[in-house]
Amino acid sequence: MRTHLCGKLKPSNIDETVSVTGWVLNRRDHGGVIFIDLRDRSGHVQVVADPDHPAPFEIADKSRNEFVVSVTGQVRLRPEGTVNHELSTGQIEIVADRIELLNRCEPLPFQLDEDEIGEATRLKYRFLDLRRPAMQRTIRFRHKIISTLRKFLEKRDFVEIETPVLTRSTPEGARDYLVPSRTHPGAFFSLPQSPQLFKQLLMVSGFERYFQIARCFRDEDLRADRQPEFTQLDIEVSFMDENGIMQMMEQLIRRCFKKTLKVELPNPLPRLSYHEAVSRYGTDRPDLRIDLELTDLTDLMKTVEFKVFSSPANDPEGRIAALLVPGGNGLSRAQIDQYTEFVGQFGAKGLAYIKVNDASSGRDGLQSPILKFLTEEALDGIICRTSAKTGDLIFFGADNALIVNAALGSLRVRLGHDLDRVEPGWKPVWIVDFPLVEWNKDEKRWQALHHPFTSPKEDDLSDRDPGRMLSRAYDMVLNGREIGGGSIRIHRSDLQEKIFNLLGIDDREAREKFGFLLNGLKYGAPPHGGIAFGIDRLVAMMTGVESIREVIAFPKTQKATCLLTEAPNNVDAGQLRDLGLKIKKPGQGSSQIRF
RNA sequence: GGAGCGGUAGUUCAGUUUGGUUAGAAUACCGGCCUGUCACGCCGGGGGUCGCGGGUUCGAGUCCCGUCCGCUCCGCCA
Repeated sequence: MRTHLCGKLKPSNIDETVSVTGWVLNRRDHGGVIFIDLRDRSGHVQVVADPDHPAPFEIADKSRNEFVVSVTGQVRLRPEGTVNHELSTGQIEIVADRIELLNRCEPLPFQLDEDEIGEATRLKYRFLDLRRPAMQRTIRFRHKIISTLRKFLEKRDFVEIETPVLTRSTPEGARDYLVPSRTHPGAFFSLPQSPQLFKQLLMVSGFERYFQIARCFRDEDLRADRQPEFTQLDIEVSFMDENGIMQMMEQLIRRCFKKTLKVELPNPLPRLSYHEAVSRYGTDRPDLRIDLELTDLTDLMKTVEFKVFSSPANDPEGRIAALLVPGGNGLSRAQIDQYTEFVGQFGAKGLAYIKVNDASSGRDGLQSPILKFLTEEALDGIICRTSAKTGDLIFFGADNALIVNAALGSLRVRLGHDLDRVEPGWKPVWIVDFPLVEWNKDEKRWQALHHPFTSPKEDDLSDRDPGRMLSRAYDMVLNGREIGGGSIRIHRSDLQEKIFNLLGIDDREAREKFGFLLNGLKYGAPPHGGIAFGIDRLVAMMTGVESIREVIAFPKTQKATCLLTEAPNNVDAGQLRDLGLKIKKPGQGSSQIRF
């Protein structure tokens, strides 16, 4: 007798006596026999049993719940006319000799074959949710991705090294999760936002090809694509420049798509400068499946009478851009109002538009509330530069450049979906030539765009406008989402010091925060760089799910709690005493701890 | 911190606009019948703190205020 997986049984197994184990998916009585659909991870098989023989048949209840049984019996072909071709084993059935009940099952909190269960219920009973075929597929797909990544890297001599989870807080970027400890009252470990500093030190150590499937933590608000703990493929290599790293990494991603989805990504991946991306798409992570583009009009509008346009046009931080919507002439007033409300979210004060009823008859062929404010010359310029044709519509953004880019960039994506202009498939692109720093208005200082260890393109920082300097950073963007980002790092402590100076981090602060890295760089640190890919986002995109929660076995809610374990929870006074902590203001009826 | 949507049987939802008898449906659960079914079918039954608290009213699932929870977005965060 052989033990089989339910779904792996085939007509070639006919007459064999087999043993299968699995969950009872469904149960029916008919023709004096009992039919059981048995399911395991490989699929279904139908079991036929005589209710009297061989008896102790405890699956007796008609309930649809998931008893666990082991069935021994003979495989046979189904009688004529009863074949169900939808199931992999639909042509055969097992005639049970013996059915052993391995475990009972309480009535289920929800039906496992139902599609639209509320997410809160699913998360509370995640162990059952994960039993559903759809979840089995995505979680197993995730494993396949990770396995493919590992194999690729191992084949190229990468070494997987674990870095500490209890580490030092380096307040820069996101808020840290802090961990108190009994042995150090008043002091805190921090959970890593990324293994950045450790992987650079591993380069100093001579592990010139490192990777890690690393858990990272950030105590910031959640989104559909952001969890407080997430997984990234963390990579760092020595003696390779940005071209070498980008080539190898796009090969890695191509391999992933080929292996799991049988999709060929372009080779090489296209590249786009940060400047061009922002100028044409309003964002540094453009969705290139959508063919709409922004057109810059700032220079054209400097001299118009219309204050709404001329004022940002003459502001060095302002921008005026147009978004041409081919065939958009048919958009209704109500739709335009909706889009106006939409861009309002991003700070836009309005959404001017021009409908092109006839591109050949100048002003008379146009229709817009702002027409009267614009000269013939300005209108001609707009039509000419946007290449607007009869039947098109042009939206305008005029404001601070950040607002214009956010508003029109998001509107571009929204319109792409609403007007069905999203090309199917995958559009990856590298974004390169990032600015090294950006001006932080509130704190009145330069701030690293990537992080303070990113190498500038030029070593010589003297006499240069920091805002115009470029970095050796690169982001991989796929269908409008950033899936990975990295850079060549600074490997000389003198250059690192200059960058800290630029960022307004003095020697003492630098030593205090990053002393161990700076120290390491002094001892023959090789030129190095790396990248990190967001595994959750990548898998979510590849499986086509809306939220990364769908590809994380035990995710957290938007309030960063776990509905399954009810974490975080209050702890007892003794534990707090050990840690030297006092709760100042207990949450009212909630389980949050506030320091 | 802000904006929006939602919360009604175990589950998925209708009912809320316009307050009015005993809050419904499907599914799940329990009982019976049928019997080569496979989302089996048929008959019957049990099951509700309408998220919670307060208010208006003769009367609140429905209106008002507050609050908690889930989701989406802005801020925040690579």
